[in-house]
Amino acid sequence: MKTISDIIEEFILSQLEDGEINLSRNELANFFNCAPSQINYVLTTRFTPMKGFDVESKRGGGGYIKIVKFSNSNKIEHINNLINNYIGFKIDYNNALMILDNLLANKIINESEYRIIAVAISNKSLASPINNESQMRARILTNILIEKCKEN
Amino acid sequence: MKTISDIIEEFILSQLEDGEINLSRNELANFFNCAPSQINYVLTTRFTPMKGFDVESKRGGGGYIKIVKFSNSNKIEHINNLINNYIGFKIDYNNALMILDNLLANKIINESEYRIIAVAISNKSLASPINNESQMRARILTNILIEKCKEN
DNA sequence: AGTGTGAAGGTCAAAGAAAGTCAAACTTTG
DNA sequence: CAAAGTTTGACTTTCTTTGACCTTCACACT
Repeated sequence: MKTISDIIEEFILSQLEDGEINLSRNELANFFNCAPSQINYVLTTRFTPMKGFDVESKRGGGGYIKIVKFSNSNKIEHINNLINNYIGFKIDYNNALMILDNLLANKIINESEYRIIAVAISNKSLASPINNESQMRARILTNILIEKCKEN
Repeated sequence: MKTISDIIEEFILSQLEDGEINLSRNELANFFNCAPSQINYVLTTRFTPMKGFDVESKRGGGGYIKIVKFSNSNKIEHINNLINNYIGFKIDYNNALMILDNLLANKIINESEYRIIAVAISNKSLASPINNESQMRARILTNILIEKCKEN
């Protein structure tokens, strides 16, 4: 049985022809006669970065939801692998540098980006009284990698 | 949908070609059919010092609003200024984005670097049980900027 | 010089307009 | 039936718009 979520997903996909759409959450919800938050459900379950979608939005007057499809399945797989098998919930600085080396070798980042990321996840930047540097580092790295999936 | 604020912002930017304009708040408001205070809203949200704009004005008869876009050709000085006057010990995400806009406009970073840094200092990356996101953000940004000083 | 007046611009808070979150209730599926 | 997936709605957060009231300034008129 097709659920409303499936139908909304199909609709969005059909509108995504040119790789990108802009929509209004309220209008869509209205159109499909569902709760506005249902749209969020569809977006979070079906339009994730790992599936090749970038969703950005703005609240308030003139708010919107924008969905962009990108594709580069090799890169996405590679990144997925790094996130799941090498980064995880926490990672120390040296291992993180190895990941950066890997990204550089695979041309997913360049040298200037390497330096920026290395500084961002250094102990100096992340020093914290509750000793959660490794977790922060893992989160930052993971988010940067997810962001990198979006680049075509 | 573009808001009036967006349209006014664009208009001002388009008039700012030679780095400086003088305008009348009432005339502008009249032209765009909005409340005069809307102009102030646009100025305070989009033409901030962090983004590299200087707004000065005079009240009373013959009053005016002058907007100047300044860019410092000396990179190190420019960065120093940002660190000392606008980042400090802590900074929230939106203000940090304005600094990134500034850096982008001054070609100190490119768009890809912009995205990496924006993700690294997002609340999602920095979420912490002790609520020190703003401090971490300031530290990360500052360290990245210091690193940027080293580049040729 | 002092003062009154009208013409600017400034401030702030309330109302309005989206979107986001989260947990409880419900439905499907194995 | 239990687990997983879906739907809903109350509440929150963010951004924009508007209007009432405040401050400052140039100028004309004592």
